[in-house]
Amino acid sequence: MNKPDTRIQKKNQAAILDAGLLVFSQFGFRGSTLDQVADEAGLSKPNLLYYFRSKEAIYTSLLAKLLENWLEPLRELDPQGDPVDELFAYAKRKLDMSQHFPRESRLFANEIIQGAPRIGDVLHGELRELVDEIAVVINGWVADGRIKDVDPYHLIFSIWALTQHYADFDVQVRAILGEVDPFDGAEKHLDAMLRGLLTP
Amino acid sequence: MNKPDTRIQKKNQAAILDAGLLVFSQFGFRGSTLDQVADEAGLSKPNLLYYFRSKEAIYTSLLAKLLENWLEPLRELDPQGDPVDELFAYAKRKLDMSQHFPRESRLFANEIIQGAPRIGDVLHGELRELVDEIAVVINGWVADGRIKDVDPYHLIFSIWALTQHYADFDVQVRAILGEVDPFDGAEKHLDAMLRGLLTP
DNA sequence: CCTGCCTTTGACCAGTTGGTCAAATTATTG
DNA sequence: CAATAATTTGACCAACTGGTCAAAGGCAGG
Repeated sequence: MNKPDTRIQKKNQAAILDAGLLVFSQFGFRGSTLDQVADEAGLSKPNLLYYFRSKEAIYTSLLAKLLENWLEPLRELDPQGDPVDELFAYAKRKLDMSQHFPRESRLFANEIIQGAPRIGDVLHGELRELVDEIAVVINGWVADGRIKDVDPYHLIFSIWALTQHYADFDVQVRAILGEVDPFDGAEKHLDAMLRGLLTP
Repeated sequence: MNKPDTRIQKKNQAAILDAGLLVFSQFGFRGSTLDQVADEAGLSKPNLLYYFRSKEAIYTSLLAKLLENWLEPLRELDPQGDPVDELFAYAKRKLDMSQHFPRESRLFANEIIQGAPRIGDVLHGELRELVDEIAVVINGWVADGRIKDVDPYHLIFSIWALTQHYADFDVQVRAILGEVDPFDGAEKHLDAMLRGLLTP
């Protein structure tokens, strides 16, 4: 029977996770140091380790929290809804996440680029099953002639790619756009791409 | 007057750069160690540093070489050609690079995600200018009614996103596709997306 | 074989890393 | 307010980090 967290525990754990998100999302696990995280959190290093067993514990805690939110938008896709609307709504949800949670997106990107050593099983398990389910739905839409003939897997990949790009490659995007806000034009472009691809 | 590299120099420099590419593309600059690179290259650490001044020198040497090849496909786009063909050909070139040079793609992705500390000036300079030029061309095509009304910048972003995704998120893509080769379906899907978006 | 240069290495160094620990400080509670 | 529990810290450690250096080994041309 675990005692509930005290006010101070909640505050510090949140500060550590927030700092860890910032640091790990920028440098990856191996490129980040506990001192960086501690500084960012406004705590001493030993104090960090009072709340988390190890550097690894902070990181995996972040990853676990992230994966929940990461798969959720896909689960919300409604097989009963209008195909194009549903797929665009899903893309829009992902785009919003890139806009409002870019650090989470980059943390995920770092983990994947580095070979997903800690979440490989999730990719091969939960994620794959979920995508397989959605692929069945999309294939159904194709068979019914409600959308053009597309490969459901590559369709999903393209939605991921198009939306996450704005978070992960934020620096590059802004370097090219200058003062223009990337997310102003992104949604309209995304809508045009999906409608052009899907509308029969 | 620099003496030309000896056979042994060429061999070892190539081995170091190859090893560096592998290691840095996986762990990023800060997450990689000289020992890792040395092991991978089959050399001792002091021997590495006989050929390259520092860890940084290996990394920047890789980045410089990469940037050349990175911008080239965009330069090859022919303003006189058929708009849809030209844009798809460009996308195809990028997709081929993802297939055949995934480590280069991941090295670049790592650098960008981490805020592009070493190539920020290239992004704001050379890259931005080049993209601006192409944007003028694309806007011309739009004005002539040869392609649908699209934002040239987001069009280019989407080509980058769609193609690089297959290299950078390779692990995730393969986890979902299983035995299927990602690049089999990718080209067809990319073609469908661009034609759906661009064909008037 | 010998001379001079290129290459390789083992030993080493100072700074950083993740992590420990006992002691000190600060809440909380009876 | 006293006692107990929770929190914070400074000192410390062993392993690892990027990098140096003098000495040794190898290899060419004469």
